Amino acid sequence: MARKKIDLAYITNDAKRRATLKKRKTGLMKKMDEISTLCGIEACAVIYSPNESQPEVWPSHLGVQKALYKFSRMPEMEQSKKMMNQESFLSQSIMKATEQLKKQQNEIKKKETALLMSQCLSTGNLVGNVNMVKLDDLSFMIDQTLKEIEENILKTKPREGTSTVGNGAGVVNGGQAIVEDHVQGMMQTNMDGMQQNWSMNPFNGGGNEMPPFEEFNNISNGIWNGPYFP
Amino acid sequence: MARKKIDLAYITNDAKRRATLKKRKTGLMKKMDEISTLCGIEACAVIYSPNESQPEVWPSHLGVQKALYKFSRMPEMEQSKKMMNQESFLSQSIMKATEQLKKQQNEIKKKETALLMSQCLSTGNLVGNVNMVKLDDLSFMIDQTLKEIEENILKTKPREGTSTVGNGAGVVNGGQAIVEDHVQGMMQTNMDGMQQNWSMNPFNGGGNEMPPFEEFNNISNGIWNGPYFP
DNA sequence: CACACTATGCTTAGATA
DNA sequence: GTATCTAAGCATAGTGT
Repeated sequence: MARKKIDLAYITNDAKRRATLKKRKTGLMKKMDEISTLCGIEACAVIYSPNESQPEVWPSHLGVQKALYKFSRMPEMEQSKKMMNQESFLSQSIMKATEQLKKQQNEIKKKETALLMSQCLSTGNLVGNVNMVKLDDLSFMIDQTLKEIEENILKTKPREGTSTVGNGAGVVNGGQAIVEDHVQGMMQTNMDGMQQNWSMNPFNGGGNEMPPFEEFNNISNGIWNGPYFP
Repeated sequence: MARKKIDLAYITNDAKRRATLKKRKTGLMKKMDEISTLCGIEACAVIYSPNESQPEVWPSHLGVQKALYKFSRMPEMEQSKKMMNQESFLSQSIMKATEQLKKQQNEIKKKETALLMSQCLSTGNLVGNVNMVKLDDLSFMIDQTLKEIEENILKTKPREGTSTVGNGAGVVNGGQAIVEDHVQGMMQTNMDGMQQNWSMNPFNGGGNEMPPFEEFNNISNGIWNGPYFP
């Protein structure tokens, strides 16, 4: 992990693979040592290397025997109960990676939308390629922004009563609007200024074909990408 | 490893220690995954945690069992070849002591059985507290003795043909008799003279309870104590 | 082959929610 | 207790000897 991030797959280059094995084996043994020292636990590891009749073991032959004996004595059912096996480890990794991806996507969307909004505000028009999904995001962001503004106002003037922002515009639905409502709101608000390609708009009445289900519903990699930014 | 380098010693703070264990366990599992993927090797790890009946294992229950099996199959000498630490020294000592113990036990048994046999021969009866294990030893010794006698006879009279000893007694089964056969033989031979406490004899038809598994199978300290004396 | 070096990327201690 | 974040410290891929 230096100079370059290697990808997690079998290293075909023999010399490289052996070098990696050696380095990482050392690293692992060190970690085993550390965890058992720091946490005072029993643990063991066995690593077989090609062309070695003997596996590398930690903490010792006896230690391994002890740990493995203890393990082998357990009833089968109990054994697999709390186990972190390869599969659950993998699925956990995937879950985490998916979460990460989702977050990053959201960050990007947030920035895109913010840019779109600022452009919209300064030009008074929608610029560039704006599809329904983007429009919905924009609507959501506007709602959010308005809500924040409203809250700030309430904080400033505590006894003023109800909201003074957004009601006239028809954009805010109490912050609880669902997707269709957002779009509806946007359409009502900006109908005049819309000269862009709205081929994706299902409300457009046009004979244009629909985008694929997932795209239309803003889903990729099984992740729902609808409004969510904090 | 952030903010501060911790020193490598048991973490006394409970919460901290558990948190560390959890984090590092995850890290270790990941490393195990990586090394086996990158280098295409077989490996396993077992980590016991306090208050957890189950250890975490990698890569799976089966994987650990496999590694365990492979490890346990190695000749003891090979196993300790590449290890030069306290524990391997200890395990070697234990091995030696176990061997010693086994031999001594065998010697004692041999003497006891010889005594029993001579008593049996002189009184024509079984004397003292004779359980099935002792009976089996006795049977084995008789077989051995008869075989020796037979061999001596054959050596003395090389052209005599078949054995002349033991056939009438029904005790010898060609020296290949298994446990039940030994006992059976003894029973047939001495049925008349048996007045002793045979509460342990499962063939006794009585309602007596069986001895514990290990005792019944003549195992102690994990050592099988069945007939063996040279 | 086995080292030593070092820039990167990964792990994780501590803090925070 | 769990989850997340962050920066400090560590592991290590690539390289050179």
